[in-house]
Amino acid sequence: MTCTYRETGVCAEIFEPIASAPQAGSSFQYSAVAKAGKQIVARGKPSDYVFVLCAGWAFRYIQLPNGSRQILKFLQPGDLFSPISVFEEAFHFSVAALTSVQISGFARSEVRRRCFADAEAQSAIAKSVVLDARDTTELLAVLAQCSAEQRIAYLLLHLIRRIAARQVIREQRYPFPLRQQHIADAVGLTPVHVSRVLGLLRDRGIVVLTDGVLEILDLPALERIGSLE
Amino acid sequence: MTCTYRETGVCAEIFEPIASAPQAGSSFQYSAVAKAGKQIVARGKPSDYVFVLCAGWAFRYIQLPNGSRQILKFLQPGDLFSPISVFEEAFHFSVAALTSVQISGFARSEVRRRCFADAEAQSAIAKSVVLDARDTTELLAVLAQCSAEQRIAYLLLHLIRRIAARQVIREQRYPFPLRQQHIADAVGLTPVHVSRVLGLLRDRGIVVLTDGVLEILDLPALERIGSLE
DNA sequence: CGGTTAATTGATGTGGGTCAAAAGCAGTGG
DNA sequence: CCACTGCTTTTGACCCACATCAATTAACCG
Repeated sequence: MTCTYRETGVCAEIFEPIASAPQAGSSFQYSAVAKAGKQIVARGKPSDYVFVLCAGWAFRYIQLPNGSRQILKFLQPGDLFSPISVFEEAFHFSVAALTSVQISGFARSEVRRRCFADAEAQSAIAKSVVLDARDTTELLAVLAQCSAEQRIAYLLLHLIRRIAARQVIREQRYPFPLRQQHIADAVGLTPVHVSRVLGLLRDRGIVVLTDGVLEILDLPALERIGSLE
Repeated sequence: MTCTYRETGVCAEIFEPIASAPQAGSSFQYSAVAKAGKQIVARGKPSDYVFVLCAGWAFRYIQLPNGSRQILKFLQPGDLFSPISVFEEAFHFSVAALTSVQISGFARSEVRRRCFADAEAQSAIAKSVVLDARDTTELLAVLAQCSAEQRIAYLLLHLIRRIAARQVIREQRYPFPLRQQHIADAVGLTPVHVSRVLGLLRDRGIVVLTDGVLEILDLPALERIGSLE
């Protein structure tokens, strides 16, 4: 049961060897699947494993006491649930499946051992921690300071870059499994308002989002709205 | 020129030995001061040093192209500017002095070497990376999902916990060098609205913020407003 | 063909922004 | 000792982006 994603960096590099080693079934490593919508890990729950998403989409989030949910990051195949979780015993976030997914778990102790022993693994993890922190920080700034339109544009740009990094895109059409509810939870808006904003972007001929595919008709315009530069 | 803060964990532990070693003046390590309001490091600028705040307050922030500024974290004596910066060549944030400050810089290569060689140093850095990520994540969720009052209460609670961790507090009066502008930039509001909200909290007998000291009159009430639990 | 979930659209409400004026309060310098 | 300047906070009047509530349509599915 090997992961079927293209190698896109850090995680694939580190974990492929373990995953393909003849250890399946041992306590070192295991695989699992989950249906769309299911929660996979719960905030605060201790775990001895570090997880990698092998197929499908998922997302990290935090459930607030007032009932709202903040999506922190959308996970694509090859992503660690969080690079940080290599260093902490309990998750500080929850993860749920966006599509149906396949995941692999690795004993944290083992990952840590490798990370300490092997300079290459260490720097790979470090790199992915850095990228993750950058993304979070940037998102924080955008959510706190930008308009609804800018936030949504930012999210779309961020996601298409990551999608394009792992599959060939034709005619600017991106596979895009998010519901408007997910976009809303990611950028701190209501689904109703997300619908309105996407409607405007569609009317202006910038992006069209229907039925699981996101089509970018005017990338420069989108970047003018949602880029930080 | 030793740092004069109380040891409050990670950073002090790791860096004190280097700082007090007879290396002063070498390219290993250096000290500097800055006046209140001055920018200390600029986003995107490469640097071979990792910085620790030794005295005073500072803050990490990102300047957005639209002119607004998002404060990411307030730094207190003993804090690394960012634990992440141990692993990246260029800052992904800016830092400015809030009060006048004293900082120390350590050659990143050296810190990294220690971090790779020494399990204790490694786990200390890891711990501080984890804490930093948790804070950022939580702040992100609060900013995206909570009301003005909640955001401000959250920030105050977060700060007083950290202040109390490094100095004795009498009668719930905390040294508090932030201007309302800083609060505004940290929680994504305008200074005008921050003033209104603080006014309300004052009228309700919950907190009083004047002239560099924050007095908490009704901690349970503040927690009811600004706690995530 | 009913039943459920997602997206759209309209009407209306409100939290927080914007603009502007005033007031408090250091410093600074004559 | 007082006027002058600059900075921060406060307060008021008004406005708008986004939320809320509610109804309609569209798509899917057993």
